[in-house]
Amino acid sequence: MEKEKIYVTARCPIRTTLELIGGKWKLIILQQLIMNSELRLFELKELIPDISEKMLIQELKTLAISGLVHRKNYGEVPPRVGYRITKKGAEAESLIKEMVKFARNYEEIGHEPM
Amino acid sequence: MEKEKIYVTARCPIRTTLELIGGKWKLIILQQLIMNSELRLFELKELIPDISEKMLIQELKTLAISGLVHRKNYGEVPPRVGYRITKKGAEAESLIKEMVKFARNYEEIGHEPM
DNA sequence: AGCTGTACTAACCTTTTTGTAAGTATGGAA
DNA sequence: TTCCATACTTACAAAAAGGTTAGTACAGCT
Repeated sequence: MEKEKIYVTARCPIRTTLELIGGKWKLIILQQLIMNSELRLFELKELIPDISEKMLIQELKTLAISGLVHRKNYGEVPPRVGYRITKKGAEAESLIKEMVKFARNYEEIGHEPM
Repeated sequence: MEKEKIYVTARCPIRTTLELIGGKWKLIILQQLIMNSELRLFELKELIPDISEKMLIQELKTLAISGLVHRKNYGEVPPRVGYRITKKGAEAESLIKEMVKFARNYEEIGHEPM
């Protein structure tokens, strides 16, 4: 899937986290799964109307491979698949809280330079 | 610089934060400035050897416009410019800490699914 | 036989992000 | 006069991310 690459700089935890939850959608998906115990694909689509189906599936797959999300296939027809947050994924909750805090604080204090 | 866009979904704090500090380099730059009181461009280049000069300057400019970083031009020749973290930028410290915590936790507990 | 609902794939394209390489400006030192 | 150091700019190219559209599979219902 990914070619062998050589990284010059040492593995840095910020980079690691960025790779796990970076991008436009992963944190939003994780947030929904943190708040909702189990969600099906179409439920996520409703909760995040802007996301394209491809992106949603693609990100869920990545998150599942990373172990942040658990995918349960009920083996029914029509297909039924449930997504849940894992323990590791649930660790993103405090991160999300900090991000929300950061945004609120940013908007609160105006735009004075210093 | 940016065309007028209409966003369908309501402003979400995760999105706001992502816009402020998202991308490959911004958090890394902020981290260095949090740790170092004042840094010149070439010092940042040494501390973050992987980054290209263009990216470094570009991201510093964006961060300065956002008010997360303060740029001080000493008006000397050869040019001397110092970069400092602002109050608003310093708020990223706890966010960075959470990211580090997230990465460490992720690596600690293995890759078991649930 | 054809339609339904759900989760997903695949091919293709556009936009955004990141990178490379070369050039600019400045006043003082050699 | 030429070179130096530093902080940029600019034009271009490559890579990554994101988006659109049209499929596939399947068992049951009609």
